[in-house]
Amino acid sequence: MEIASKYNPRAVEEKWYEFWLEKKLFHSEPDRRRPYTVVIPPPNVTGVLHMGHMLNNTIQDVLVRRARMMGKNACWVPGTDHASISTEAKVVKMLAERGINKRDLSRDEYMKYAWEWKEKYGGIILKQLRKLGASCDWDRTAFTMDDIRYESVIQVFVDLYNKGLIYRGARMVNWDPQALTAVSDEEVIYKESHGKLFYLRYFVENVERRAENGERDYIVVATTRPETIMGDTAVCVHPEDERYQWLKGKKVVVPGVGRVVPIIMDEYVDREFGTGALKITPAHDINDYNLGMKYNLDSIDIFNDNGTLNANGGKYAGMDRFACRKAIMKDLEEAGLVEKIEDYVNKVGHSERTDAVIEPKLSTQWFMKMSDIAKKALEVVEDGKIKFHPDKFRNTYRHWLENIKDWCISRQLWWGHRIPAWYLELRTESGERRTEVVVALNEEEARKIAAEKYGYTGELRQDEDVLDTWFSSWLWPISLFDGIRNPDNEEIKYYYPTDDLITAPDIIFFWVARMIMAGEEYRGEVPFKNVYFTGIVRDKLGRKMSKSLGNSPDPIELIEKYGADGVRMGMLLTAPAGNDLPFDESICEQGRNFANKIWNALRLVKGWQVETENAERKPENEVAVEWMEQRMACVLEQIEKDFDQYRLSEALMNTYKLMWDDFCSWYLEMVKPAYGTPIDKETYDATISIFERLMYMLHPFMPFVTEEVWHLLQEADSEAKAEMIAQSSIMIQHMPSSVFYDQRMLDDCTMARDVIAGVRNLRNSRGLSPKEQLELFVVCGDGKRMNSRFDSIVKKLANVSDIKYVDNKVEGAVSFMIGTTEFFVPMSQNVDVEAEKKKLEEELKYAEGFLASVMKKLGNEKFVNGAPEKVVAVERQKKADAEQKIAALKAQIENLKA
RNA sequence: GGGAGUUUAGCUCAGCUGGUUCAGAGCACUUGCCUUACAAGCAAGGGGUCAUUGGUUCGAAUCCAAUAACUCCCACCA
Repeated sequence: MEIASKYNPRAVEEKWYEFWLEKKLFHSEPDRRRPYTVVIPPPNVTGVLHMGHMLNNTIQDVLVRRARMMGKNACWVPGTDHASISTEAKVVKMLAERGINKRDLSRDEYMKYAWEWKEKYGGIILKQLRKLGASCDWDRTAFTMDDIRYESVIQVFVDLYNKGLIYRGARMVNWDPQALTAVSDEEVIYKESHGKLFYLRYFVENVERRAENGERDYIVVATTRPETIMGDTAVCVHPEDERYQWLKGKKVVVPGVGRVVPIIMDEYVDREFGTGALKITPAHDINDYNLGMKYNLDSIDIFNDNGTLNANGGKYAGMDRFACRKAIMKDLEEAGLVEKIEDYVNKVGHSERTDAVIEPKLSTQWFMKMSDIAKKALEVVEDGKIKFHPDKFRNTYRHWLENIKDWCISRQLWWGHRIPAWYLELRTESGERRTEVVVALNEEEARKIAAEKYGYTGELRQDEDVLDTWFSSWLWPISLFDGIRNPDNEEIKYYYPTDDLITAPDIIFFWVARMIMAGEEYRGEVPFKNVYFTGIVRDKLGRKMSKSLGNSPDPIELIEKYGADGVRMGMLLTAPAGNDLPFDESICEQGRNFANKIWNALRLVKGWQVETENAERKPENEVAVEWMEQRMACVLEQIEKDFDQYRLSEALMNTYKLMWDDFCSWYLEMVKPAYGTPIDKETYDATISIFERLMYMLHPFMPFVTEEVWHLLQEADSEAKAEMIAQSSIMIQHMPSSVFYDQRMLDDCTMARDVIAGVRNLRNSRGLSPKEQLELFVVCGDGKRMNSRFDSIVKKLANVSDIKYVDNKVEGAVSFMIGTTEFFVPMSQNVDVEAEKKKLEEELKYAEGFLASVMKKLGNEKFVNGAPEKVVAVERQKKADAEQKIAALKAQIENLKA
């Protein structure tokens, strides 16, 4: 068979992905097997695949493929998230490019464009996932705004409203002046920024008096936001601040504005900060708002929704808030009302989605009560019903839930789930107008309720706002199986709770915590059993990958360059759970090289001539097969442990070493027939079987190359069989599991490997050709010795013509030791006596030092009496071994002198 | 301001309840090899005061305390 010497992933990957799809191997239906369910963290429809997705989805695919091969009914459900704010931003931009202003469109018209956009671009990311090899059940692809998910969201809103968990109220919210919507606390990112601290003079009200008394006649207030002075309605100082006692009960004039506001005294003020005096703008700062409520202050809103000043801004009306800051400062300075300006570093809230500076703003929004539901969500993690990997995230989770605030769930956008609330105008008997709200699944229902409750039959006006995107994502593990609308359907009963959730730690509050809440509320059960938190993909300098830095490689290009298998392996190798991974393209090279290594092992094996008749089995082959089987069992046990602990990178590394070192470097070299000679059938079959199982073990990590190699490994002696193989897939084979293994056999082989390395080292350091045959003498100590079963292997791999077991050292030979066993190799050429001596003396020195430390321990009565018997025995053995070794080394040195 | 975590080889990380020669792995590095599977490779090799300082112990990379540096989360004092 002609096989290219380099593995070419491109052709192979596309072929097999198509094949898997065609055979519907990713599809799952409930059956009698145990389910294994994973729901994808739905990427935003606006997104394109980035390295974070690559990591996240590779991990999911590994777990899913492994579960599938372990006989479970694996179901990985894909889908996308409508991402209201970012999608709205994209759509508005697209409209602008076409010369359309969103404001000129009706809601329906706008939605038509938005859906159009979604249909065109929304599927890109899922298509890209296929290149990675993701084994999602594409038939189940969902969208947070498709019918089932939409209705589920509405139903949940109505339900929670009826339970009294959702309410509407005027609160201080985080306002995004660019997206023109409120956002939740979690969507505000605080960034350090270099600004100024402005010290402004607020003169006391009565101008005449200040001159008379010669008293200090103004108070200096420090602020970072002078533009908000238009909204000042008080100045606050600490009640015990001696500097300001004279101001008690007085009023001051807001500089440049002329408004007279009271001095209030409250312990909230930090006397140490600035001047110890604080201007109060209840409409534009959360703390000021609270003080305003406490002291019943006026609240003057000076901003429009887009961040420009409104009519309350007087001469600055219409100006942007930041432009206004400059203008106002200029005016105040001219008026002599500025004491000083200092540089100041503080943290400013930015919108997660648009990066606009958040404006605290008083507005009426919908909220969800969190305290009760949070308690339950905390419990299930605390008592281990849900496990976090790594466990440290439990702390973060607990802390958030214990300090949780109500969730602002309304957004002033169109793209999303429209809030199912309808308003009606009532006129009371006294002729006053009153607005009431009814919440219902649809307008018809709302009408009914309005009629029953208020006897109202007039026009209803639906709330214009939509729900926070996360208000749909939090239902994802349930709504994907239609478990909200049809809580008793077969699918939800079978697939829920899901098994593992793989996600990034930065959405632990947005998403993970809330899914747990929804699970408790709507299923009375956890939504998943394990949460695997991936790290954040960074560049090799440790920076987050971002568009603006341009430090993020394009995953698709990487796949084209290194193959999907190569990229998957690169990602996994450096990504223990919860650790950030400094990504460097070169690690994909390691993956690509590995795929090539596997490929070449295949070339070797398939190139062998197989002897079917009167085959005599070489002794080394029998031992080799036996050893490799033991070795596999041993490593399998380790890999199973690794998976139990979600240590995927360890599992991969162990599989990698098993394949490359044990199988390729050792096993294949052991059984490889000499050039031009055949291999016996028994050994050949065993080799194929081992190779196959290695492919099973690797398949979850490297699905493509393993599928290809597995197919090529199969022997077809008939056309029917060939057809059967062609139609089959590695995906549905059984993952081998660990079995009992003989540790002594493994140790014996390790010894043999050491001996081989010893001989090779000897050649290497003395410049002997590997082709020159040597003789090997083994001086049998009484303790550990070489198991002669491995002799033929040692002969073959070390190119030794004969191994002789002798009692005494051999003259004119160079030597090395393994443990306490001495090995001698006679040299045809002259031995460099001085060099040998030096080497031996160094070894001797080390052994003596080692002995000294052991003696010290054993000389310590407390150790001998205090330590466990076993440990002392080990030390005694060490002592004996060291003594023996020292004696042997000394003898060798003597020998050289003579 | 509060909390969590990290610190082991040039890099990225293992090292479970202290005790087998425990100081490890992969990559990188050095040397020698184009040996008919693979130079995307083979063979051999070098490399670390386990952040620092104390303590507990017969014994500490491992447990405790303090210190330092870094990372992240939460809070948001104008």
